Amino acid sequence: MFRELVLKILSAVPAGRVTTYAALARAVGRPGAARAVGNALHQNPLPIVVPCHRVVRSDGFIGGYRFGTRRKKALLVGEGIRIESSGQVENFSQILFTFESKN
DNA sequence: CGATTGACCGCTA
DNA sequence: TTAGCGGCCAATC
Repeated sequence: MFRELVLKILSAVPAGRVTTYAALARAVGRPGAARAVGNALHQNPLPIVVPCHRVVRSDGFIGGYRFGTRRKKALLVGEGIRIESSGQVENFSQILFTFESKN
């Protein structure tokens, strides 16, 4: 259920914005399950259908991607998100989408 | 069933 | 402040 839950919450992230693995982990109730989240997205049963490419690292870097970081970068750019040459997301703190850990 | 990996994170030096 | 290391959670071998 972990994977589906992660994907479900991930679907709440609007285009043009990005979230972090840690943020998703906290959203699912597993603050330290950032790796597990990344792993869940790695399996990604629904490519493209789920905005898995909008998930970046807490450092602001695009992180990795199952189909290649370059592809992920292209998708982000396609949504209006700029990526630094180093792989860092521009205005990361501004476009960062948080789930606000309600409750 | 047990151990290791993995699209990671946060702390310590 | 930057670099290095262990720790965690879940899934896979």
